Amino acid sequence: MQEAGVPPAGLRAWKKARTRTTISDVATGLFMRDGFEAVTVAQIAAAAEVSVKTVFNYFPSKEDLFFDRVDDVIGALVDAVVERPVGSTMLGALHGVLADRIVPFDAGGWRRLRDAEDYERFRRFLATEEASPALRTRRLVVGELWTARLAQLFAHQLSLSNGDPRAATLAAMVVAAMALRARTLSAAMAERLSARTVERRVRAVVDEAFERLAIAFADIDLPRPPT
Amino acid sequence: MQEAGVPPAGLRAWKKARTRTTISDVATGLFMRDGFEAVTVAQIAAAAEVSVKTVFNYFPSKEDLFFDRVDDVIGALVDAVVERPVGSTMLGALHGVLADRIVPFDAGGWRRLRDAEDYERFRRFLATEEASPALRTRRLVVGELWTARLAQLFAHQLSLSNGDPRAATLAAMVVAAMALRARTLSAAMAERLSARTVERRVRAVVDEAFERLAIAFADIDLPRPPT
DNA sequence: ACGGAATTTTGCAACGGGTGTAAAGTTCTC
DNA sequence: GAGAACTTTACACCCGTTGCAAAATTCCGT
Repeated sequence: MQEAGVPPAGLRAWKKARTRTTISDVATGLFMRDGFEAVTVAQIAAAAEVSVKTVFNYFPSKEDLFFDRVDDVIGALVDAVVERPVGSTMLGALHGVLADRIVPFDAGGWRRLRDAEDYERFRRFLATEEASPALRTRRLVVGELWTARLAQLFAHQLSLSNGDPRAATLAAMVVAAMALRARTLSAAMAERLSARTVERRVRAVVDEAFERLAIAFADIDLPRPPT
Repeated sequence: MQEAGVPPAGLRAWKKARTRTTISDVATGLFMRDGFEAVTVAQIAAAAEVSVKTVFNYFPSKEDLFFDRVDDVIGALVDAVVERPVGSTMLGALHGVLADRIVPFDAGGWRRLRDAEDYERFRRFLATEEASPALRTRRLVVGELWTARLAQLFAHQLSLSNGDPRAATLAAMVVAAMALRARTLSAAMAERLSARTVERRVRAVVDEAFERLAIAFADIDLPRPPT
């Protein structure tokens, strides 16, 4: 839910933004309650008091209604790499974020599980995703985008040419680790394990993957030198 | 194309098999000629002289018509691991297959590019795939299945429990390497580079990825001991 | 405040993938 | 040859998605 805010200067722009978030919120609510496939776009449109066509004006596909907020989450990872302190590696920076902070959140970023309500909300989100083939597939596509983004980032940070196989390989394997992490997290929360246990399991798999990556890429992912 | 064969004992079974391959062949032909999205299932059914419902009786989705033959290709990789000679590692066995043999083929297995015609046929296949979002997405799903299969294989070969994070991590990263390899291959053939150049580029990226994996997993992927 | 330009929303019709059902046709088994 | 078992088919329908053109709304210059 975004705050409403008053309609200042641009009424048009303000209405557009409001319509967009309304549709997204309504859709997410219905998805979490009834499941992704069980909700039709027509229902969403009706609940948002809007025509079906308008829904598709804002969101290219039904899946985008679900993943709307999750898309730019990679930004926090990129930031962690770019702003890593002197003496730490890129993989170390990623390792830190993914081991500590469990859940990506709306504003783009990662945080820990807060309380029981937070836990439950996120669990339902993951359960909805897991229950839907279409959404699981969509997550894979997002992974592809992230791979490309990270490959570019790594190439730049390592002063390599843009399609360098080393940067591409590193990116592919980091995303593979993240996907594995996501599966582990989803499975652990589906079992309703305690937040501490969930965090422990996620940390275990993240540690496993990133320690191996650190070894494999020790020759190119050097600690950031002092400025 | 499968050989026709005479209708021996089971007429029913024989007809089923023939209908299936007919539909698949007709569909693949149309896809390669006009593109995946441009062909409707109704057209395929008409061309195969069959009802639309029958197409869906044999193939759960339109995408399956394209990837029908590619599904069991992982079998050859599994075999390479299982039958690796004494003294070689699992990663070494996979490395060998993926670096030498370029293209997976119908019977399940991998081979080198043969001649110009072979090249062209495979290039068109990849181009068709690359041109279709639905098919690219489907390839990701296939990757997921392969990841699960390899994780199980690795766990078994290493005498680890079935969900061991090490086996899962290794599988995820091997599949990531294969996906990267596939992208490289597809790009190289789209440029119509010579077969030798294509092979060289594929080999370069495979070498890069598998050498790093060998380092990262040296502690668990030990050379097979003499019997 | 007014009128036209730009933009957004909408209804409508249509297409294509996919499914359920029940009838009709084919093959198998005895 | 008869009846069981299985396949194919036509038909009707649902849903996501798109194109089109009209209607509603906001913007902007005067």
